[in-house]
Amino acid sequence: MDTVPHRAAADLLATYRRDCPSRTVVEVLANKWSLYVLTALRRSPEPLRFGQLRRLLDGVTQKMLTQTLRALERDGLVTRTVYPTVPPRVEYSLTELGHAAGRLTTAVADWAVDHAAGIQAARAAFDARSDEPLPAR
Amino acid sequence: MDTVPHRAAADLLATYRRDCPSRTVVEVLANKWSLYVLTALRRSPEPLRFGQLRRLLDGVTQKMLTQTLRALERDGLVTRTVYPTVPPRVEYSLTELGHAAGRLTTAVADWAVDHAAGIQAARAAFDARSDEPLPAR
DNA sequence: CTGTATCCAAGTCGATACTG
DNA sequence: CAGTATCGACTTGGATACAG
Repeated sequence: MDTVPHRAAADLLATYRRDCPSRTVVEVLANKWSLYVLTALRRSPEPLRFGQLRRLLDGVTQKMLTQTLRALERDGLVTRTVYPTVPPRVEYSLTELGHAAGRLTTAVADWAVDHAAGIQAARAAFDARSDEPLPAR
Repeated sequence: MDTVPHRAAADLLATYRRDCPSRTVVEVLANKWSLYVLTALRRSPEPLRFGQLRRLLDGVTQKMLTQTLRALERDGLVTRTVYPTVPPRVEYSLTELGHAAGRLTTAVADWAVDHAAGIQAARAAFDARSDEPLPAR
């Protein structure tokens, strides 16, 4: 028995296979709006309404937000609660699973903020190098 | 002075703004092939050649792999080393920054594997619900 | 307010052919 | 082997209009 948290080599390889079930999960998570929705919901102490999310996530369109929320709901990461009032009120919150996923996306978002400046510098340097491929000597 | 690792509320909101520099970082990371390339390189004890990556990442095309590697190299996450042999040999490895990013993507990939079954079940349940929206009573 | 339904532009991606 | 170039199918995403 192996109680060490190492993954078997075979499992590691299977991860990258086209038919590995995790692929479909990655395709939902590895998406800009999914990442931001999960992160925003996780940071919020209470559920967020559709309009709140739309205003919060600068640049998201109604269509993409709806699409993203549906996909997350379908995967059991987000709960959609409709209050039969008029006008309608719809709240989104994370399931337990979604909360765990949100922890990962929040880590990515935080990391991006922390290293944005350095990466922008690397980008500028790379682009400068490309413009002048033959340094004088 | 606040030494607590909490982010200021203003910073949190800025995260979602269209012009926040972190947006460009997220757009590179929140991508299926970026995630897999970083994860594969991080799991490998030694640099990987272009062809190794292509064979490992089932379904990636030459074009997408090149594109992804260039983007990661531009951002300073990946180092590209060309050996002037014939035939040419090109190796890719992670920079220190890329290694840190790879830790995050590996976490996502692992999480996806661990929860793929549950998410597939949630999906099936959701789809079944959609097919039969009016449960008999 | 919270969506759904279109239409259309722009980008993604894959297949193929070719180069150093 | 490791790319670059190109074309075309397909998908994504945005704008707009409209509905419950």
